[in-house]
Amino acid sequence: MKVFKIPEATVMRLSVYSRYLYQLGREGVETVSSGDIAKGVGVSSAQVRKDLAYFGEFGTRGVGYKVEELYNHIIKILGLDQQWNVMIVGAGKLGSALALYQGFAERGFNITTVLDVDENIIGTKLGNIEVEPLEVLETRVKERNITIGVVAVPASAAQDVTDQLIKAGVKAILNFSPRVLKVPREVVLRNVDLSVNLEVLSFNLVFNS
Amino acid sequence: MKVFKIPEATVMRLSVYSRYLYQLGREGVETVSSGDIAKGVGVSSAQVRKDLAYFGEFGTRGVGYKVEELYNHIIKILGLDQQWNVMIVGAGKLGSALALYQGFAERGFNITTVLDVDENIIGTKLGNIEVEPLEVLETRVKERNITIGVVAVPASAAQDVTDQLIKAGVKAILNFSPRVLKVPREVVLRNVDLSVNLEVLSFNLVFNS
DNA sequence: GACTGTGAAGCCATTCACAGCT
DNA sequence: AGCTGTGAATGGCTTCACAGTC
Repeated sequence: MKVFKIPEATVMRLSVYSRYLYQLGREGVETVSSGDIAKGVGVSSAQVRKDLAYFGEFGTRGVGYKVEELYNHIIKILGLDQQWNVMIVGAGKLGSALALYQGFAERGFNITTVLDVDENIIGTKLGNIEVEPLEVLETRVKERNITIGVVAVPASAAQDVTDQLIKAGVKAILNFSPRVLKVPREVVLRNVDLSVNLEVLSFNLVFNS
Repeated sequence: MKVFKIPEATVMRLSVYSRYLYQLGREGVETVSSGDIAKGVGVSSAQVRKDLAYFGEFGTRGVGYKVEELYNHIIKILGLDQQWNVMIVGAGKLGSALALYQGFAERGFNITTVLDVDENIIGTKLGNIEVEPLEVLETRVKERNITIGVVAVPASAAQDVTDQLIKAGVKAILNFSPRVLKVPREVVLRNVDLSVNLEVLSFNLVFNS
């Protein structure tokens, strides 16, 4: 039951703070001020404090924040104190890169399953995961308790795959296809459109000159 | 010389509109209203009109927009009416996926060069691009007239690679490493942090329940 | 009648500035 | 003295609503 609405930008920054705090922790730093964090990640110190204030009072006035303690708080806020089981649909270039990407496992995302329709890809191994046919989608979601589905298929197949994921019981979808997906309100959806990023660069190159 | 500041969100949406218009064009649709676009991409019709209004009056009252004409306008606004030469630094999982990704070439991004430091990767082929050693960075940027650099190396190497790219004359950087990069003001920088996206999902899964 | 273009209003996020604590 | 936590002020994006045009 959500009481306050948290800005999405705040959540994204928390994720960034957590990585910076992790790094500080490894360097043996014990205490950090909002100003230090701000400098490290490129935002204002007031922003850091406001972001944290949504979730409680974690610091000590006159001193700052204890690195490890704040890190643990943020990890908990982000839901990274638990494992999430993930299925990737689409084992093309992008899907397989995501499946092999180390960064996810480090943060508690457990990629358990990778599916594809292509006969030539099915049966091949990505790390220690064998690519399986799309037909097992529902079975695997259920038996492997998968909550997050990653859509890495061509635009034309994206909505169909999404519908299947939702029907199977997935609670959240990360969409890498350049297609606007329709999902029920209770399913969490995020879109990552790689082309958009390059195009914003291109725009700025032209516009700021 | 920029006169009005354009919201970044507007630029991102323009990129999305352009793909939707392209699709409409292929389906043979000739005219489209702001309401149609809005429905197709999941925003409000006023938003569509406001976004377009930053750049001129492209529509006809009572009628709407001509699909092809509007598409061409947006392509020009985004700077996609020209070719951009791109270098990818880092040919690991992510770097090679990006190098092989078809979506970029379709939009005028010409990936000319891929570099890495790993002896085992140098010399291998990604499509028809051969991975070259980091040492040729500056030479290639200059001789191939590269304006956009993609940073797909581990966090620890990211700032160093960035500095080299900028020194060589790159004008824009797309950063996939989870590290905040320092660049001079005149260099355009965008960050794509894949973990952040999964973590926002995770947050919402925990928070909305 | 339909739809664009746009000033005005509304809303949300960021920044400011300071009281309060250590 | 230093730094957090936070109400108030600011700034910026989105939505509203309607005049203008076809």
